Amino acid sequence: MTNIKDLAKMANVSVSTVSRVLNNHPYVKEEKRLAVLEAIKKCNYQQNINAVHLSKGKTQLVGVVLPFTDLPYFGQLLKGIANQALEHNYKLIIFQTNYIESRELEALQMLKQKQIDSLIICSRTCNLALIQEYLSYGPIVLCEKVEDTHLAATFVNHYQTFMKALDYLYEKGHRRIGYTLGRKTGTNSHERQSAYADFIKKYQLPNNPDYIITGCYHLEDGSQVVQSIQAMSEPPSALLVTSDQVAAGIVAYCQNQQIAIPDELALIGFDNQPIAKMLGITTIEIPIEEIGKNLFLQAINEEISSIEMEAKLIERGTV
Amino acid sequence: MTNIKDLAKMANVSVSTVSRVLNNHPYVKEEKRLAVLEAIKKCNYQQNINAVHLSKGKTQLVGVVLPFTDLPYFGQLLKGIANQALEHNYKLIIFQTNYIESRELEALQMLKQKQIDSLIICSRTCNLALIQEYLSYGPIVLCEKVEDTHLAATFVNHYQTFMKALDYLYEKGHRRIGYTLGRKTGTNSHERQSAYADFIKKYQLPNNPDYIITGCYHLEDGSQVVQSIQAMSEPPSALLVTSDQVAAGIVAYCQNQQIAIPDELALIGFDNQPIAKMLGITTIEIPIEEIGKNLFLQAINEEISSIEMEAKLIERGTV
DNA sequence: TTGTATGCGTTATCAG
DNA sequence: CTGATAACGCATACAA
Repeated sequence: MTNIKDLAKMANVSVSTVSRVLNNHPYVKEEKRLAVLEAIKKCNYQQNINAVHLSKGKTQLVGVVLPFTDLPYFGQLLKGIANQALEHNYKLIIFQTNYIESRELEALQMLKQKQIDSLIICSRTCNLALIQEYLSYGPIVLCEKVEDTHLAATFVNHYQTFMKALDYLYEKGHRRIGYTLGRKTGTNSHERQSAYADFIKKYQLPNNPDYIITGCYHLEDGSQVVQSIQAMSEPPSALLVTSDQVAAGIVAYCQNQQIAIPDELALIGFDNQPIAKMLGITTIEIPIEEIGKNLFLQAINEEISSIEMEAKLIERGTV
Repeated sequence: MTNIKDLAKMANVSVSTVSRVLNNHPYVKEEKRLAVLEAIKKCNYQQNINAVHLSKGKTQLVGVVLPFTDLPYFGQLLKGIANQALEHNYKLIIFQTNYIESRELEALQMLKQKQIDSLIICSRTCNLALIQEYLSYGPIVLCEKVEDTHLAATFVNHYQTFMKALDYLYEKGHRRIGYTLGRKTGTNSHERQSAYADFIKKYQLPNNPDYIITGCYHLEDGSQVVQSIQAMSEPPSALLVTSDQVAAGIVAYCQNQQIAIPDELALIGFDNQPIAKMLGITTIEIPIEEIGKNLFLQAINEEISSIEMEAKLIERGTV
């Protein structure tokens, strides 16, 4: 592999000069610049970027931690991040964690090792305190509401959003309302749970723990949800479903089972994904790509900020 | 940042010894090893991985070129790749190209620059000859049938698969058969086109160019497809849809429009995604994750191989 | 079993 | 405008 030293020899200049033309620095006589350029052409030269990274102490690489790459939600989030990365001349390195903590730690390590300049954690399972320990090695940005002012974040106020949706269902006459979650843990889930708790307290509704159905990520999970509420003596009349994918699965399964929506079961999905529009599912729109965009911008910015995004109820036919 | 030099001083050994304990080399006296280990703990030392990369000339990084991250097909493919990467202690760097050639070139450049050890191209728009020029810088593996024996690849025989599906529809009595594609270009699309051409020749069916509908990637594209065939004087009675997403969109739109499936329009999807199962769509199963797995293994192996994967017709209710 | 010296390919400082 | 030379942090051949 030819390096700048070789180029320098070929062009009869010093390595510094070669480096200068490589980096478009001023103060290089046109004549020498051309000589270097010619040498570059001649031997099909290419920078060794690792050397650049070592020398500069930066990699133009941003890490992205996300549990699954095959969930539409994260696919869209990644898209938003990737588009900005492209625009700002950064590359992305992906940590698919499956919510295994050690994999998140690996990402944190990479930050410390300077393989990445900053880290975006789309969803985490590890402790917040642990993350803070790594803050000194580079910006870390989260996708959840966080109190610590040292941590950047872009998020949706899930408490408020959930409460709005619940109120909406209440106004429509529903008194037995259940909801589905992905994980039981995680900030967003906790916010939703506490919104629900406050909601049933507010209206003095009975607290039925069966109404909380967890582990709902995929389309396929929809049938399970329906089956489990069918098994209840007093099934909910409405469901808040925190993923349009799952909501779609529910709609399809109900069609199969001749369960009338919304008459027998009302539904509000989340995200406003294409599938929700297609199936006419009432949903809460989350600006996912926009969130991704913000996450990236926060990752490469010095100032740490906290951005709250708006979610919007889209009324369609399932309530 | 403390480096091995500092550690050496602290532990009263040489940098080589430090390096040895860091890399678990034998021939280090336990006493010194412990001294080094203590120094590491003491100053919270972390390797600068860029230096390792530069020194070794390897990065344990594999590049993945893919057009979109938000299409389920690529999400699943990425999942298959990512799981293997994890297992083999590699990291992935993602190039989302939107089928823009310059972005593919960037990935190729990274290979040349030694930022990545090898490159997986899930779908390309650039010339094959161009790719070959970069072969000397590291393994490149494709996800399409390729003649060049210098290029590794895992792929589905789309000609054969398409032909089988067409024959199946023919046996079911269909004579006016159309199909949808993502892009018009690309090896896979070409194979399908030539299968179709041979098919209509074989059975002496009329060649209706309107029956080829391109630009179909997403769920939402389903309605367009139906609208366009509704506008035809002689619409196809069956459609081969190269994405279950689009097929699902078609099914949903047809339900809306009271178009009976399969009586008025028969459908075969592709990939056997969850949504196909959910909606009872007859489809061609593609082992996407398995393909991803192979792609990765080929990327880190020296020998270049070519792996053909089997696709399988799953009969459900849309034919 | 250990240490010295050198290389990896750049960038950056500083003197000219 | 140009060129030495010292970082950057680690791995490793070779000598001891």
